[in-house]
Amino acid sequence: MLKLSKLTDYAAVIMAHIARDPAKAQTASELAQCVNLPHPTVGKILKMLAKKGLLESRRGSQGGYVLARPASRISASDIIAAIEGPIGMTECSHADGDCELLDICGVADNWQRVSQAVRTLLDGVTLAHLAQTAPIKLPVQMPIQSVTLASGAEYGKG
Amino acid sequence: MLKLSKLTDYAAVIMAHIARDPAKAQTASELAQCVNLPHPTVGKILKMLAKKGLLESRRGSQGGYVLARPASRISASDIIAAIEGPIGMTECSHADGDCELLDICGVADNWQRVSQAVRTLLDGVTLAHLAQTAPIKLPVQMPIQSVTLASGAEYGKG
DNA sequence: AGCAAAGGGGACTAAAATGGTCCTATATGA
DNA sequence: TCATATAGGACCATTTTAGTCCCCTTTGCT
Repeated sequence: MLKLSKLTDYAAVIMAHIARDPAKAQTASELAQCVNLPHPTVGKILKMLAKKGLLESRRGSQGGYVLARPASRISASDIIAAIEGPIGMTECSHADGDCELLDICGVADNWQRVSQAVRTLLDGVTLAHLAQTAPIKLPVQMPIQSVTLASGAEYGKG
Repeated sequence: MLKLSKLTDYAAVIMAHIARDPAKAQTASELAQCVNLPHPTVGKILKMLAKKGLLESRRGSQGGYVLARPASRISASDIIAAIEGPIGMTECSHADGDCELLDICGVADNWQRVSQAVRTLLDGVTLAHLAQTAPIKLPVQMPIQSVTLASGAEYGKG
């Protein structure tokens, strides 16, 4: 289903929550309550986000989490990558493939391009967009449709 | 990692293989050999693809599978949806959400738009594209980047 | 100084999704 | 009528994911 994991989903919600009150350092407990999720789980997610440099943490009493940079400079792909690792549609989308099928499969290259396009799309969506209540507008239908038809031969036409 | 499942990955490879010789009905065994995967697995995938109307099957001797329509009219999202179900980034991306967090989460709407954009992107990639050996070109970076900035307020800027 | 409130890190368990196999039934052509 | 295919579904093993818990360190307050 090309779905985000639940944790990633939660992460987005949590980040959005923090982004809506960026001045205040918020604790794991507070956030857990606001978002209605168990404290340990929220804590785990916050740790991951902090480790990847999306949040800054303050320890000790009066501590909590703050955005490490403005919401407009944190992208959806940042958040996804923080929880799930690098974004790629297939196994061979990133690393130098240890995929034994590479010779046979014949689609690897093209999947990589598609992955790149998805990544770029997600780079363009910021936390600021996600956090705003008004729906964001992504009128990308036309440009993409036309653009993907760029290259040569078509098989099995007609 | 926003990854396709292995089965979906295989499905793409298999479909591409069929698309490269569209006239001939190919059996599960043949394809399994070509693609170097176990027969039962390939069989399972072919069944799924046929059930969703992407392939047509002929039973009995001399049987096998053929594309149900030209490769240029089968999209990447068709293939993905056939194996994994509807494409959506989050649980609530498609159905009328039974997500209890909907009130709290505040990002559902926006994720749905992002999902839609990804879906559109994948609609634009055809099996014909995937099957061709030459890499497809997806110069979508610019249009998307600029377009996602469409709407109003930005949080936490500066 | 000491205490309480926070996060850091990692081990562990339970549950769910995934991948893969197998069996029986049905259709088809020689 | 037999060999060759797919159709459909039950089944199991493995991996991934989600969630919990424990002990440690840091920090502010009294």
